[in-house]
Amino acid sequence: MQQGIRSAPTAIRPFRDRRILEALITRLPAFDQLARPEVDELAGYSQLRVYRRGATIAARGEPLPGVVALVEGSAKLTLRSNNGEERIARLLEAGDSFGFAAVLLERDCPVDLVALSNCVVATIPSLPVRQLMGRNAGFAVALARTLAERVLLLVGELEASAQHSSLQRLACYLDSRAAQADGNGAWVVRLPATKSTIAARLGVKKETMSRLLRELTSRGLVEVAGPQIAILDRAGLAALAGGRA
Amino acid sequence: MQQGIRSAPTAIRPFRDRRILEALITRLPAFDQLARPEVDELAGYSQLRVYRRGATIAARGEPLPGVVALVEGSAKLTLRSNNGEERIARLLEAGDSFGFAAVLLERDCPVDLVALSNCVVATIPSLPVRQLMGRNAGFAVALARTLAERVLLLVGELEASAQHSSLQRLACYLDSRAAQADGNGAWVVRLPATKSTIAARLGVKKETMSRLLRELTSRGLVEVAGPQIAILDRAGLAALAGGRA
DNA sequence: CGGAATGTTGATTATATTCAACTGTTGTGG
DNA sequence: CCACAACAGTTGAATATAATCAACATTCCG
Repeated sequence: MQQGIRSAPTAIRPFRDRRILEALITRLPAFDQLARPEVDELAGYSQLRVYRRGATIAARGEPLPGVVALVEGSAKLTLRSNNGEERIARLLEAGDSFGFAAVLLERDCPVDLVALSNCVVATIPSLPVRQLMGRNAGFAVALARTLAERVLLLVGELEASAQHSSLQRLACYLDSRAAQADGNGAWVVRLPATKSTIAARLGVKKETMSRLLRELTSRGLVEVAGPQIAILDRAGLAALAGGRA
Repeated sequence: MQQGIRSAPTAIRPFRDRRILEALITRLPAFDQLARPEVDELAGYSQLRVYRRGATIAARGEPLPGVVALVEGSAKLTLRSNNGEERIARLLEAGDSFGFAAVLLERDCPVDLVALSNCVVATIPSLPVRQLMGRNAGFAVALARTLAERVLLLVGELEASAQHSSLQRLACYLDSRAAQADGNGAWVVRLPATKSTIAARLGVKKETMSRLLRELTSRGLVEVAGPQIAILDRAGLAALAGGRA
């Protein structure tokens, strides 16, 4: 789908920057409560890599070398339906991580992880993570909680994907991402990716996405200006979304 | 469908049967590796209740008293989309459990749990489970693994619900539940609930379900006899499903 | 037996996809 | 810095897919 980056370096050579790695790890869910020496140890095993836009960071069906975290840039987790269609399970931004479940169970990667922009990616290898969990009960509990969070999020996703109207799904999505503009109290949404990508996240085609945004606009609920969306009627949008948080 | 509890009392009074509870708990994922005294302790806190078909065992949005497990009967976890529609997230049968994620995070129940037949339900209260996790690292790890399993299953669900053709979804579902008939080597599927219920699990209406089964039949892939489905062409069915396990 | 739940079938309709053509935007190499 | 290619987004018409509505058949239990 995307390429066109003509001269990617042939080899993406991994490197290690303890400052970056330690800062990243201490901010990662489940890892954020580890003591210094444990963070240092993990950082010593971890690697950083640079990927260009469109590059595959981890491929579905292949072993996952470890927990993956984004230092910079953004990426998508894609599920491929059995046709050529792609559906996005999750969008990752700087600070987000992926792979806990597969690493813990030593399973192959369940999705494709593809860079949406040039990005810097950290890999915390599986073995040290699993070993740490074995000897640090607090970490095991934190990991369990992180996984429990993800379970509830996924159930929410499943629920969202069940509500048949794509307009409702979009309204729900926009409502969930609404944030206050800094100055005044107006609500705005910053889309974390292109509209086409968001469309795939919501399970619709880009053409449909375009029509849906137009529909919301014509109802006076939002105002679209390129990647910025102003919410004109938050209550109306929430009502359309169906009263979920 | 299945029953055996003949005359459920008007009031559902909880009771405790250590034999039943201990046998159940030692078979539950994550709990299955606990030592005897720990199982006994949990059993001492746990309760059994009888529910009639159609009764709500746990309601969405309300606090969940603990991990719920089915001793007998079957139940459905339903997501309600914002119209009146219901989508089934999971079907539970005897031995299945539910609620780890919500219990661990002390969150409200994310779904409705409704009895599909009269059933006997065990509740293992939240607090003892959380405390046990705090002092037994092995249990915490086992719980994390159980949750990781669920994460991967849910990703699979999301993936399945993304593939647009309902015929593919049904083929995939039947393929995943295929089992060898005892005598000969023929493949059969025993539906764990009524066709209407399975339809809701697959995200289609019962009318569509009926037509889909007819379509598979006319293609010579299956043969439907009430609740029993014989798979005549496993390879063909798998090909239709899209080559997933 | 009788009533309720379950399942089937046909006709019609809503919803989103597909196909196709076109415009706008962006980043890069010349 | 401009020109161009690749990407991103828009719009319209035709089409596919499953939902809905309505009527009827069947099965299961009490």
